[in-house]
Amino acid sequence: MPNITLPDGSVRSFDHPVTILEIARNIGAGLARATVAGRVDGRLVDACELVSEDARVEIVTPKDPDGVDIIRHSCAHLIGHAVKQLFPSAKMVIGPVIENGFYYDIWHERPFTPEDVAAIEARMRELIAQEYDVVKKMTPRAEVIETFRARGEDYKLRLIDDMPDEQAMGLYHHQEYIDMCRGPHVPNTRFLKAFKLTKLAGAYWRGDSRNEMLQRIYGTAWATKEELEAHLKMLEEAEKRDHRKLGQQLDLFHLQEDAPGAVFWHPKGWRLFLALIDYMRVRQEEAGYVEVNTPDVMDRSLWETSGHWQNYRQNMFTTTTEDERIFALKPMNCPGAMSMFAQGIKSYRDLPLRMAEFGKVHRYEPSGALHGLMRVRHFTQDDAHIFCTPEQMEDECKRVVALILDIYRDFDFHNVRIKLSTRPENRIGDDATWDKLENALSTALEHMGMQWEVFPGEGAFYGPKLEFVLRDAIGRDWQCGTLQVDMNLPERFDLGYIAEDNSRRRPVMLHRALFGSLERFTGILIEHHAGAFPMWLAPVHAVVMNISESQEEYAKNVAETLRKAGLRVETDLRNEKITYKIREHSLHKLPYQLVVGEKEKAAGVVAVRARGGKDLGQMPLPTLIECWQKEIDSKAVAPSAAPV
RNA sequence: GCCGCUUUAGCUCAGUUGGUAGAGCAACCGCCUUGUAAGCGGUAGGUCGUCUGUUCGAGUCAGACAAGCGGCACCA
Repeated sequence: MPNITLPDGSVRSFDHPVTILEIARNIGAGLARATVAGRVDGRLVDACELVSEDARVEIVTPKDPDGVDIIRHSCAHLIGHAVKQLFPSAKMVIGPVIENGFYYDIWHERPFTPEDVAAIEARMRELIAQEYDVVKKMTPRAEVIETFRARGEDYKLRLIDDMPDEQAMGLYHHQEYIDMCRGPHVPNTRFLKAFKLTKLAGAYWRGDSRNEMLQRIYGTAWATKEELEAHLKMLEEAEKRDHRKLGQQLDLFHLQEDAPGAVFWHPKGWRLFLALIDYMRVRQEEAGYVEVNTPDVMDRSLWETSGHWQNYRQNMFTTTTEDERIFALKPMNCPGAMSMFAQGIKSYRDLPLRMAEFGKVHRYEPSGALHGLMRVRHFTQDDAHIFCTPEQMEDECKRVVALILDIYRDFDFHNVRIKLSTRPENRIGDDATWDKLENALSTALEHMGMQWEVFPGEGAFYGPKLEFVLRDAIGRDWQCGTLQVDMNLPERFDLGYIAEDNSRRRPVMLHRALFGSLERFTGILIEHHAGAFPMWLAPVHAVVMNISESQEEYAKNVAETLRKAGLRVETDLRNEKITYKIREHSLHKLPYQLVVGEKEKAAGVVAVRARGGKDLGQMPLPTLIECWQKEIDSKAVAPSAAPV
């Protein structure tokens, strides 16, 4: 008979097998009422699970992170219950838990409408209000199959086919509705009150675009209504920092129908873009890179050599000349870099050769993939190709990883997800080489003391890769930096260098981008700062505003002095009240606003107002300049006037 | 590319059961000469995403296309 050890170390003995719920009741009625599930020797189980042997048991309540996930999972089942009542012909597919919520994939003869979803949500609330018990029954395989066959749940049957080893499944009975799940689930629908259906979308069966499309209903659920409200509020706030919205409000860029997936950079947005390039140029030069530039449009034969014509054709923009010669806009910079290396004879003394290029690439991305600045068809990579000897490879990987993380720190990104994608099934090169390449990447990470996730089989056919992932305002992840090892292109372009022993050797080639796409990185930056850029990035540092007409000349002189000191300063001499001007520039999130009235003019100073409304009082210009230059330098290099 | 939704003035949005369009802000012109987040008045601005159809008549109904939005798939 079981002795139950509780988290506080106390032991309770029972003379019969007990359920989690009974154990909770034994501890206290309040706890019993809050019991969502249990943890037996660390394993999550349903509240109805019978414990018949000695075990460590924890009671899982909605306060437990696992408890919230169970609530979310049960909300998915509840979608099923409501959908089958409203749309009996629907076939339920799969309803997992995701970050902050859940979804359910459903087959239905016609797509659901937003009204359908509203009806489903309303029905879910009615079912929750009934506070019915959810009953779990472990059911033999044959009976499960019979149950779903009788109910016409074809997809459930297909899922069962995928589990040949399972002899019994957990069936959860929600009144007349039955769902299959490993669980655990809540014992009663009263736990599900803080939920909301959020999105309706299409999704392919088994995630394969060759398969039929199902209806996917997304929802979010929390332990309490307060947490739900807080989450919805957070989403609302996040929407305000959407880079597409801010791009328009701050006059940074626009997109238009004539050029889908292409950016029209306005002066302020371009200033920001250039600030990134200026910064990267300095960092790369310090890191021993040289910068080059290669053509945008090149003959088909080059793309045949690189393999793009065979493998990437459908994503390439092409053009044909009068004499029927076919050219392609470069979708990647690598072939240009290969051609660059192939020029002349390279010696081992030239290696490692770190060759950077701010290359604009053009890819015909599927229309549905386009997304503001994050996913475009024409974008600029801070690309570089590092040619080195096999012996140098590991060290070069370390240098790249160190550089990339250091750069992200300058931009105030500290939570960077790192993915290591390893050898795919279809690949070139022998396993020993792959071992070496994958090792070089993971060793580099280990050396930096980094955490990373391995994605087996997701590498490119020519080599493994590291991906550095940043998160946007509403929690979507975007790959930015990348480091890849390429065994393919040096071979295809027959690259070689003369080694110390006078033999011709094949160089190893690393492909890396730190920002990844300048467009995407700018988008991430806009959201990260909610448009309130730090001084070193701000397109405009400050605006000089006069109170009335008689300070117009003085204001102009102030602006001129500041500009000569290298500051990005504008004037606002409009015949408007100072409050009006302040409001406007505050909405534009300028770091500083300078007010000059009669007093300032007489004293030869300016009144400084910092972003957020803080009044810094009157300052003479030399003091202000020194202050600002310090602020600009504190984060990164001073911007240069270098063109792209 | 696939599923769903959306598209009205520079911006944010109204527009009832089909009867050829409205507001606020911005712009422009005046007045005001202004002290730290919207001073007052006036003027101008739209073939209602594009095309085709139904109708005596279409912003409103139908179809096609395009772009955008939310997902999915894709993302060397």
